[in-house]
Amino acid sequence: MQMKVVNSLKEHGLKVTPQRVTILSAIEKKGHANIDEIYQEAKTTNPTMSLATVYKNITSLIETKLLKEVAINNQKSKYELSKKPHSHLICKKCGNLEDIDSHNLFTLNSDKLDFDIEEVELNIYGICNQCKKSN
Amino acid sequence: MQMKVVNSLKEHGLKVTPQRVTILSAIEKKGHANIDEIYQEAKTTNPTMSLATVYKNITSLIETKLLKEVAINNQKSKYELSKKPHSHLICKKCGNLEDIDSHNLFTLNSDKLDFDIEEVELNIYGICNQCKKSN
DNA sequence: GATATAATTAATAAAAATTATTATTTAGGA
DNA sequence: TCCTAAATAATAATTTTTATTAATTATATC
Ligand SMILES: [Mn+2]
Ligand SMILES: [Mn+2]
Ligand SMILES: [Zn+2]
Ligand SMILES: [Zn+2]
Repeated sequence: MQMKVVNSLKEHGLKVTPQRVTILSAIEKKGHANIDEIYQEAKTTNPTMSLATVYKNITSLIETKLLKEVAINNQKSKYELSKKPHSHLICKKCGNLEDIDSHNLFTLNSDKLDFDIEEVELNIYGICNQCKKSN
Repeated sequence: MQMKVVNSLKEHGLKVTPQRVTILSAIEKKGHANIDEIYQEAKTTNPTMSLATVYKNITSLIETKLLKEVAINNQKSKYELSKKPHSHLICKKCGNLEDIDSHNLFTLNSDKLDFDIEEVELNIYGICNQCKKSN
């Protein structure tokens, strides 16, 4: 089994079920994936997996901070393994989403905001390099 | 009728129907609203308005750039009138979303990105001032 | 202002997405 | 190994969104 993913589940106090391991592995493989993509990918490993199980687990994996939702304009939300904060490039043409390191990308001045910041999300929408070539 | 909204529809080449005026006015009044909030608000002005009409119009109003979607983690998307670029504070407790001017909030260094940027979206999640007080 | 016409709408049905229910299975601790 | 609460598969129910269609309406042209 995926040692990394198994340990992650244990650390977050969740039972280690084959379904959860499969879901997390599917997401890890894809990087970012929506419910349907996770379900499809997971079924290749575990053909009897139920879609309701995917939904339920996505919810609990987010609650326990093992996963992070990425809400996107004009698409279904995608999910990714929690990792260090980063930003996203989202192609408006092909829908592809990719990570970019936030370091050196932007600097935030949140000094005088009267708001307890928990998370800062920078999403850049546009046309990806792939799509730029093949237009 | 709402002159501002009527002109906006004309400028974008959309027929000026009472439904559209109502929808846009509802959004303008609320600032940001999801489909249900728009529908509820619109019905106070136009009780016979159909939910399907709201959906259809939101789509065409976004296509014509009159509206902008704001996709949010753990909530249904909200919609706002297109205005100059700005950022958002989103409360994880009460769900409230409010605008903040991007000026002086962050600076972007997108020089060496191989990506045609169309839109930059900065969303800050956390606990709003209201919720901070009343915890 | 009246008329023609394509676009829009309300009503409704259909489809898609999400959540709830329940009997069965299972992970993990004793 | 045994117990038990938690998780799962299967399915139903609910919610959300989109499609269909007949009637209405906004607007361009007269
Ligand atoms: Mn990411
Ligand atoms: Mn806004
Ligand atoms: Zn692309
Ligand atoms: Zn709040």
